[in-house]
Amino acid sequence: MARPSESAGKGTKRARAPSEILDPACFVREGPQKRFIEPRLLYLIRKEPSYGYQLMSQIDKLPFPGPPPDSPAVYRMLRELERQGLVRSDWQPGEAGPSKRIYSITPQGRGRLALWVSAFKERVNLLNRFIVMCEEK
Amino acid sequence: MARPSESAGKGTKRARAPSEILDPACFVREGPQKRFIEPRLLYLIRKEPSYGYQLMSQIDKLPFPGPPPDSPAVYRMLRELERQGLVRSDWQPGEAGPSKRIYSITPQGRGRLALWVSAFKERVNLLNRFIVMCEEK
DNA sequence: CGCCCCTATATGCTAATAACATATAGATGC
DNA sequence: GCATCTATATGTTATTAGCATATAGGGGCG
Repeated sequence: MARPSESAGKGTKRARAPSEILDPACFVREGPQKRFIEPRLLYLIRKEPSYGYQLMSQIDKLPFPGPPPDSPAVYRMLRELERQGLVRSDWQPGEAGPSKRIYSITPQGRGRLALWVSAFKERVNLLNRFIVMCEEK
Repeated sequence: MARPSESAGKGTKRARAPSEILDPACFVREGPQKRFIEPRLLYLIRKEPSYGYQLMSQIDKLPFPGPPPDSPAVYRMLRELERQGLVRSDWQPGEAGPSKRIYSITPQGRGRLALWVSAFKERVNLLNRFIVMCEEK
């Protein structure tokens, strides 16, 4: 059952402490990343306040691995970002058409994006090391 | 409903052709990547034939983003790789303890790993571009 | 022996995520 | 009226992630 531990001090019952990975208090966590919609939205909103419908097309044009996210995911993430205080929103009546909910970034949002960026740098480092290992020999 | 298409020639009913993303015929696809267990196992098995229990600890030591995969995921992926003809397996009776199923790589497996490596290079490129954009200004 | 631990492989199950479908609504063109 | 575009949002299903458990050979030890 136990993982073939190199140095397993005292193989208790588990392979690893349950879910530090999914710890909701750990922002910019490892493991599944919700398609990295959070950092992309934070980047776009920091650059310039925007709203869901527009962010949808803006996010499509960003350089980023993987398929572009669907609109429900974008809208839900925007509400989640606001709930966390990373962005704020204000309704702006539409000149022609329905009202827009304009999002702008908060200081906390800037801080979170900085965390993401350093996490990405680490990812790139690790990936590069793996690539090199695959190519040598 | 439609995505705010820049150049939408003729906005039909969908945001995007349904699931080229999850197309099971598309190896090294975009979208969820099953924790990239496949390329890591292919790399390790190519380096030297090995078996599940040992691969578990070997995979932990590889440079790679994210948490190390759990053993059920490793065993399942090994059987899947064999089913796809990317590796082959032979039982080796254990000198002391249970028998091991030894995996070795096939030419197809080497080819698949090469695909992964070029996909990773592209990922790194995109991530680097995103990082730079976040840092300028 | 009976029990625990390590090696070794494998299946089962639940929670979280991804992907897609649908709902609502203001405005414009025909 | 009806289709279409803008705009936001909820609902539902399929897939993935993470963890628990099952099975089994062998060694050490009281």
